[in-house]
Amino acid sequence: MFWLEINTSSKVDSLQNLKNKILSYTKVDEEPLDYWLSFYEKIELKKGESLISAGQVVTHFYYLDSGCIYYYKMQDGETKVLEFYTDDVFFTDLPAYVKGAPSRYFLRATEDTTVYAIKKSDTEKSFDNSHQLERFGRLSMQEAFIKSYSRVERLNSRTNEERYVRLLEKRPGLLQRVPQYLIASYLGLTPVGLSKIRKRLMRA
Amino acid sequence: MFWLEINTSSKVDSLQNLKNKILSYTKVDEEPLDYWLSFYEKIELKKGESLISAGQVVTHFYYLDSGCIYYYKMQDGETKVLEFYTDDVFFTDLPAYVKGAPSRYFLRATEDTTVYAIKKSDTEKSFDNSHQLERFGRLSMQEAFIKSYSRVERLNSRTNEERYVRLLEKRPGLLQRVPQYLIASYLGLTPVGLSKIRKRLMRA
DNA sequence: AGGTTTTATTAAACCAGTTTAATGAGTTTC
DNA sequence: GAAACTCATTAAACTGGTTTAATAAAACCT
Repeated sequence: MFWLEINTSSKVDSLQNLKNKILSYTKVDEEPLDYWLSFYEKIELKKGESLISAGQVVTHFYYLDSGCIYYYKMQDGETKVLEFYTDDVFFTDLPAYVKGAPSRYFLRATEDTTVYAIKKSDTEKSFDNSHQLERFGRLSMQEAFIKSYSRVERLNSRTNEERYVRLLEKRPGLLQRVPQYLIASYLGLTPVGLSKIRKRLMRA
Repeated sequence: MFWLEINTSSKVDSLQNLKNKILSYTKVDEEPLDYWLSFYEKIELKKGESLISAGQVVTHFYYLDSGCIYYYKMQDGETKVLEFYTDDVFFTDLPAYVKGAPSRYFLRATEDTTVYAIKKSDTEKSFDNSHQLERFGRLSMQEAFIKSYSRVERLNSRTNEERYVRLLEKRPGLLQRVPQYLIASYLGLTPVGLSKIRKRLMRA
């Protein structure tokens, strides 16, 4: 009983980041917000563990509370990294989540990571019940789209060297917590290629 | 008077594609849908005309009814194409639209083109008034995000040759209506590079 | 701590695309 | 219908990455 209370309050506590994140998009009243939050379950991943693997059906939308997860696929035996999710972002394998089809991707922790998960059916129920939550859904999707677009922009309008430098500036610390060959893949390079670029930059 | 009536009915007529497009996302009742549609104004562009130029504030969300528009930026005097919009899609310069900041991009017609435009303030009013429209907004944004993501995926996980072939398959006809150097830019190549790839493919 | 595994660097040969510049084909324009 | 543009191709020299393989350095066991 006592520990249950502790547990409950600690759950609310740990959902504080998520709560703030939601409210940063739009006003949501206490009631629908608590309703929404009540559906989340906490998932703790150890370094190297997977949240989603290719072939699985994706039934949840995730919030990354702490840690780091990379989104990748295997192609001809090679790892192709599409994105790194670090603190305080929403993510899932959206194509699979939306279509209900098996995923072609992996979501795996590069370090010990805590995420919160909400079932698709619960998000839909919540969106049905609350216009405010639906708006939150729209705005968070809009933000995701803009981020993804700026990725497209960088991908085909800068040199690899510029993109690497940019990544260092824009996400300092990422290189510290993620192995370099994953960064290389994210930039569309081989580890060897990235190493050469780094060497070039050292000299300059 | 007579022509006014004609004009009105022709407006409804020409908005039929747009109406169907909206309904393909989610159910929307007649009333909010007509309210939404009532805000649109038709814009006709001749080949080579611009809808948006860098420096302008972006106040509208667009629907492309017919024709083709390319979304690009100028960088060191070079045209960098980010996207081609062809029939039956929603588009705008979203980063500028959302932030209210001046655009860093251009939206220009590669051929005679008809778009319908709705003001940002009118979309916001509509979303406030109708949960159904808000949902349409969310789902259309979600679709845009997924499309953009598949673009990211292709951009850094295929060779240029594969990406060109893919583009031919996926958007047949695009090469016919758009000059090749814009396709090259879209693929992150120079016109010379694309020409070489085409030559290589001819032989094979 | 010592042995295994994982990750990063280097070297050398190679290749796909760039740059620059010239040519040629197709369109516009008056 | 000739002149002026625009666009696509070709060639040649170059460059920034790849591939493969070997080595070195860190991290991870037990």
